[in-house]
Amino acid sequence: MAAAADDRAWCCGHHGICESCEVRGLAVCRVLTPDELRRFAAMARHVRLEPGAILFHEGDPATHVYSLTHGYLRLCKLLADGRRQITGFLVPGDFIGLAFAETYVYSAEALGPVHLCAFATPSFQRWLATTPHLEHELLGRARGELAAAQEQMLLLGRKSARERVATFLLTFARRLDRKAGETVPLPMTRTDIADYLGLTIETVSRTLSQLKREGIIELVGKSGYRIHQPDALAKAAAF
Amino acid sequence: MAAAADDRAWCCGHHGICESCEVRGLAVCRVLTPDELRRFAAMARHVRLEPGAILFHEGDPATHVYSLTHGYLRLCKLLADGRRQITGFLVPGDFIGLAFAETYVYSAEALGPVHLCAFATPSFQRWLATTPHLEHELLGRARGELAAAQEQMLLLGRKSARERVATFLLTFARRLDRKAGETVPLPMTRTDIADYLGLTIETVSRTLSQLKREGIIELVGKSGYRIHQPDALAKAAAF
DNA sequence: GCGCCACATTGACCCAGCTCAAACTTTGCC
DNA sequence: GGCAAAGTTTGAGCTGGGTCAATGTGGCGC
Repeated sequence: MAAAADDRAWCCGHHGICESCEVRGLAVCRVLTPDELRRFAAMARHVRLEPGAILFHEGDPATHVYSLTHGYLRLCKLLADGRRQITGFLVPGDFIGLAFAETYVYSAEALGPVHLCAFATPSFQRWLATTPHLEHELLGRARGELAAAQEQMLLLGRKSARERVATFLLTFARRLDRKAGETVPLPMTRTDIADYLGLTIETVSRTLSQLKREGIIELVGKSGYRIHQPDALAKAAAF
Repeated sequence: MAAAADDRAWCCGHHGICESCEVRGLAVCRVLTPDELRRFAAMARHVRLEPGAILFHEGDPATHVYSLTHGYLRLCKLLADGRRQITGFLVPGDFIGLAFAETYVYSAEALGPVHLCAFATPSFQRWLATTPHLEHELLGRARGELAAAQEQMLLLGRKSARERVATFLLTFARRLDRKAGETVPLPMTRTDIADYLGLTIETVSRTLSQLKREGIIELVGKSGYRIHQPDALAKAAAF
């Protein structure tokens, strides 16, 4: 694991107090009792990533699971010739470790500055075996991710380029709990969006321009947008 | 739920003995102790489906979870205009109930004659809360399904038609534990395969014909195939 | 064992989205 | 604040896989 191997990647101190955590009540640890949380925190190592840093590579032995406390990650799968599919974007509060056991099934890369709590797989597993309500929480999250994966398969298998982009804009805004008219951050590049939607960067760009021209959305710089006509966007998304 | 509402759909008797179950050691109940299994069996209702029968519809309240003991199911998502994405095929031993909570997120339809064990959601949830090793088993299965879903996203987002068909043939054979040269059943139609791979029926047919012409596979009637050149097929699949 | 019907195959043509290319815009660094 | 460098937009033409159409075929009921 690139970042964990580097001591400077470990955060020392001021993020070590769960009570003041940015994602308290959002992350998996929300189900722990104060006593459990204390012991849980003792097990965690705090990690920071620079923008673009790689947390782990697809195929590497899965030494850690993580809880994302700040920033955004992309999860990537690669084919031998370089074609890339992004299988998901992670937002603060998300848990990383539901989809793999022995080896990572995707790479995880920071979209900007990132903070995480890292747990060594063996001790996490041991802890999990004695904490059924945490396992229950993880199963609930796995359920949600599986349902989202089914939705993404529908998008990738059957939706047009316009429908894909519209679906993405709506879903991402909802994920970050932004209402219509509010600015939604877009921490990923057009290339990332393209690799997430199974399109090319040119098609994503053209489609965004089209939705803007129609007054359905507004682009805020290159890394943000506002939804002006949620109904029109939902119609374009073919939900 | 169409089938459960019909009394004749319930199987009476000779499949009610878990000890003689076709998928003993394959289904989720493999982790139960003999005593637990007895109480578990008392909770189960046995269901049979005719070919083509619908077990449940996308969007309906999720009244039951199931364990598939015989036959094959397809899981379908539909868009308003009729476009269909099959998000998975289920084989004996598979559990149905990992991806949804309140409402079904896909429809489940029988590809041929099907037998299942059905569990009412509330009593299953209650039982689950007192059986942590079953929850552990379910989390493990969810892990596997999530990893498979990521793989399918890569296929749908980035693979060519030939790569998709080759991947499907290899993966399905492996799933049924068939070695090269052995006949693999193909219980689904070309339309089902197309809707699973995000292609049209014509493209699936053309691609199968091409792989046959190249001597990589052999088609056994319309509902089976044999892999003659596993290496060539793996190469075509772009793994 | 014949005929029907659903499913599958094959062919000809077309178009949504890809590729290639060039211009534009933002961001960060000296 | 000026200038690269990286990322984005826009345009022009191409192509893989879709659409539409016709023919082939296996399985089942009578």
